[in-house]
Amino acid sequence: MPELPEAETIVRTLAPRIVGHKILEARFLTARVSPTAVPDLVGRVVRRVGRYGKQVVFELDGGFLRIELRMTGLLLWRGAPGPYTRAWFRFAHGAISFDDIRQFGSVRWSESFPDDLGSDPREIGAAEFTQSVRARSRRLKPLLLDQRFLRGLGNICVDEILFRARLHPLTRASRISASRCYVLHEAMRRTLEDSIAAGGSSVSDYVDADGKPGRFQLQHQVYRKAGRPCPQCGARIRRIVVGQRGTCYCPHCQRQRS
DNA sequence: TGGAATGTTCGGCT
DNA sequence: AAGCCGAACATTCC
Repeated sequence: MPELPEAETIVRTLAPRIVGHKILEARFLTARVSPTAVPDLVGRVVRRVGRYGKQVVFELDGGFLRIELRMTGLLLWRGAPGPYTRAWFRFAHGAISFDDIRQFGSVRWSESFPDDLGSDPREIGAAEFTQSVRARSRRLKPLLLDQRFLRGLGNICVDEILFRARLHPLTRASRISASRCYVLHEAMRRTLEDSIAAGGSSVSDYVDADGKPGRFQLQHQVYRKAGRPCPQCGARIRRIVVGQRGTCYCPHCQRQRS
């Protein structure tokens, strides 16, 4: 499930391979993968590879290719086209295949760099973060997952961040003190930093552009750990459903306060 | 066999 | 307007 750390890892493994190189062939193998019109890409040079939230963005001559990986999307360097390859970009020295078993992902074209989502969680400052969190009445978990609020956090990141900050996922954002918001901000930054340093989390089948899995799942404290002892206090990790999302937390370390 | 689980976004409802 | 909830997507697992 590529979230911000996985998208960041893909960008870092892919950029040195393709920046400055010309696309010689572009194929879209299903109609679903490109729901909006994409112009002819052949002959365009990749100027930059970046990330926008969980999306991987290729800056080409004349526009931007936004690749949304969703649940099962992968970008593989030199990946031979397989049964799940939905798009294919060939260069002189190799190729990228966009593989996506469940076909929730997409490749979209836009003429400008995207700006339709919230702040990047690694860039937002503590003061601005605190102010915007406390202005909302929603529960913390759905708020942090809302890409219009912050771009890039997914279910894994949020469960791990809330555990690190010792905050219950159902806590109302408006009821958190400013000092606890600062703690949450720091937990968010450190969790993302640690996850990126580990190359992201490989649950299900995530691998980077070189086919290498991430290692952050080895450091998960609560995500998918229901029934197991909390690494801090030994209490049983609990699983609840919040906004239709499986949510794991420690009922002792993360006490509900509202 | 079929129903639940999976993560994310979107549309509709309150 | 903000927030909540169900639908939809495709596949695997039990």
